Amino acid sequence: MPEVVAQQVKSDVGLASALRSSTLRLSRQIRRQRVEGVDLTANQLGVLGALGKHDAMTIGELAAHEQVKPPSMTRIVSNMEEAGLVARRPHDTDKRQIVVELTESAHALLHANRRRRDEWLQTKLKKLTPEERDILRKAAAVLERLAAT
Amino acid sequence: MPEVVAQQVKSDVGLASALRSSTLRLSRQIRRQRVEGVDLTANQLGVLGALGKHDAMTIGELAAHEQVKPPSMTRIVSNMEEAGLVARRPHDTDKRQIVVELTESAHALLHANRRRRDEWLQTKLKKLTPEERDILRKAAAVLERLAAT
DNA sequence: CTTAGCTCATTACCTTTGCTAACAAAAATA
DNA sequence: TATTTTTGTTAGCAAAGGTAATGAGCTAAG
Repeated sequence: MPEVVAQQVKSDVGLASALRSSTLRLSRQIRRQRVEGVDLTANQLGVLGALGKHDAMTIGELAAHEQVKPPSMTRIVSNMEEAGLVARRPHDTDKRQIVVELTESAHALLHANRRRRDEWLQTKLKKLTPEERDILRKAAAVLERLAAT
Repeated sequence: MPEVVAQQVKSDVGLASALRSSTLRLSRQIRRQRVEGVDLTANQLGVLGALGKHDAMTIGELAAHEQVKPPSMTRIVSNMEEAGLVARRPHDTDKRQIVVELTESAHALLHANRRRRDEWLQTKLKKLTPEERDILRKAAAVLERLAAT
């Protein structure tokens, strides 16, 4: 480890900077790992992820979540529907709205993606020392709390 | 912290999963923080970041780095040149190649962006306990090493 | 209760952006 | 020196997002 980093990290401003840099770098690499043969656009991936968390969302909610205008989301969902990734369903009480849900194969894809990323990360973790892994074990919980607030 | 997480993190597979989730989540939030009034496409941001690290790159190098075909990079660079973000310059020895560099204002923009993200992260860090910050201090170095390999 | 206004998704059209193919200039190689 | 390869650009095409306009359904004022 370069001395410069060790020194910077002592101050809080240095901690923020070091954490920003290392987190962004690692996340870029994690993001790069995904199942082959399936090429989705960034927005399709975003929709998949959002539905993975929230189960069922309307077109408008998805558009807001993905920072995209409603007409664009209409087309994104249509494409994903043709690809068998999502299904449209009428809203229970409001007939204007359309509820979008993941299909079984989309759930499987999400799961496979996560699995692949985890496997990749595990092989990298094996190269660290037990002490380093221990530090990351504690840090994961803190990072989770940091991202949650 | 939920017990489930604490338990999972004990195993290495759980560590990878927890680290993936928390890192991706935090990085998404960091990425969201940027200077207002300047809206750049994802590729423009990528070029800016790449040039921020490597100082001077050819069109071909940039295309490879951003996972884009050379003709696309030609246009991206042309647009950024018009926007005053980059400058073209002939290669020293190979007259086929074009070297792209950041302008002063692009450097300033990159700096402002980093600064803004750091400030945002610092305010979040302040809400943690000193012990948690200490964990992150150690973890930053390990994450850096993890991303470097 | 009914009409006016609002919300949500969609359609039509335009612009942007990336890709492939074709090309010109320069370098490498035979 | 002649041929092949590499590098960037131009031209034309397809995909994807945005705005404006439309239609169906909800909501609230009269």
